Amino acid sequence: MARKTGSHSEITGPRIRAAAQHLFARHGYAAVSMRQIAAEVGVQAGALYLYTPDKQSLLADLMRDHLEGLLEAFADLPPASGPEARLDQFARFHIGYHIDRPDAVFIAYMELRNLEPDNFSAIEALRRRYENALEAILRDGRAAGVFAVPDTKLATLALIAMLTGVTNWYREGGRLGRAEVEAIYADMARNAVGSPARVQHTA
Amino acid sequence: MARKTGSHSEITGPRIRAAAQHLFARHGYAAVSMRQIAAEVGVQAGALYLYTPDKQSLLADLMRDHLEGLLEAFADLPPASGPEARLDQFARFHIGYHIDRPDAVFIAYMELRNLEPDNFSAIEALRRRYENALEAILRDGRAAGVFAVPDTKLATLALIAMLTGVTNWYREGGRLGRAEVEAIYADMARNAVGSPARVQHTA
DNA sequence: ATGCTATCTGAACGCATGTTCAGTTCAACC
DNA sequence: GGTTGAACTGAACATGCGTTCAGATAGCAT
Repeated sequence: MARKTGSHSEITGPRIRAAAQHLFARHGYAAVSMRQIAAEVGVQAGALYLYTPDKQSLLADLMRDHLEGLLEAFADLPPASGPEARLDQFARFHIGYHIDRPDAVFIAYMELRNLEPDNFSAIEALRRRYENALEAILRDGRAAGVFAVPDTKLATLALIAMLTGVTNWYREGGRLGRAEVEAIYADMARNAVGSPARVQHTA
Repeated sequence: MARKTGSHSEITGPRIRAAAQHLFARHGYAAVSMRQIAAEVGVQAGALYLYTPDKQSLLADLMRDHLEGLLEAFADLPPASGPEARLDQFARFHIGYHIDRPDAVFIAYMELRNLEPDNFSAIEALRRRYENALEAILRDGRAAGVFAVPDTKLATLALIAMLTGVTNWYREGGRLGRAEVEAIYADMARNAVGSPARVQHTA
């Protein structure tokens, strides 16, 4: 058999990426075989090579797509004025975007070591662009005297680590709702970078 | 050949664990073969099985040793009085302990998915004990009115994620010294959980 | 009905894997 | 200096890996 009704490149391609993302996140890139991915899609292993040149590209493409999507969504945010509003917007956006994509996030942070050098550089550059966006906010806030951060680079990495950690525990329909989680993390981020006006939306 | 001068179980055993820790952290559990570990130790693959029943136990033992060492070192801290002092102590301890063991930390957080169910439960229980220690501090602080945290569980995980993130970037001899890094993170942690007295040791 | 072509199968390739074990080697003891 | 036994080798095992490719299949156009 081959080519069931309506079966197409446009169907199988995305299903392969989805299966790979799911399995890579669950078991790790190195622990997942092409045959397992193929089985999840309902296809033989050989068929995967019509959609990806090799396993490594499958991983690199997932990571690049995730980070490019992240940067694009961030760029599409409405402009906010003032470092405090911009930080609040960043924190809420980060939580909201990551909460919906735990698999992609996990892969993008954990499988870097399985990328070949060229792919690694490309992915790292994307991540750095995102980090730089936050660092710019912190620098502006420090210059304006509304944030007290001894080191903007350290604070950037600390905040991103704190916010991204939400994917380790948040589950849809759990004890805390999405909006609550966004608000609490945004407040913690605001408070962490310090000084003047202490904010407390949530009680 | 076999048994070079003074070569013993007491030498080879630790060297195997060290090699495994190093390689697992660098490439991931699933991507590292027993032959690679053996080669790093300077031994044939079969010899590893004099020191570990299998690859899985090698991983589980590394993770358990790390978490037990963490809990033990934490328990050995001098008693601190008051939630604010206890949080400061926790944050500085966490940074200090993790900064010296990036490989073990990375494995303990990343390779959970490669543990068989029994090992997973045991390791998870250890991690939870450590998290509970921090959460107790936050609860006491909230009760005393010195911390403002809407949800102590969320705040616990957020702080631990923020602090643990130090292992992703800190390198000995880098731009920032150990004491500086500890102080900055401790301040960020203190500020993140909020309200009354805003602390600012570092400038 | 016939041919075309995108889609997929199924077998094969060389190689690596975790693990076992009979046999070798050498420091230590009598 | 002969014996013992812990420490290790080296080959073998079944199995699985990523990848290739000739051939089968089936939807579409004619």
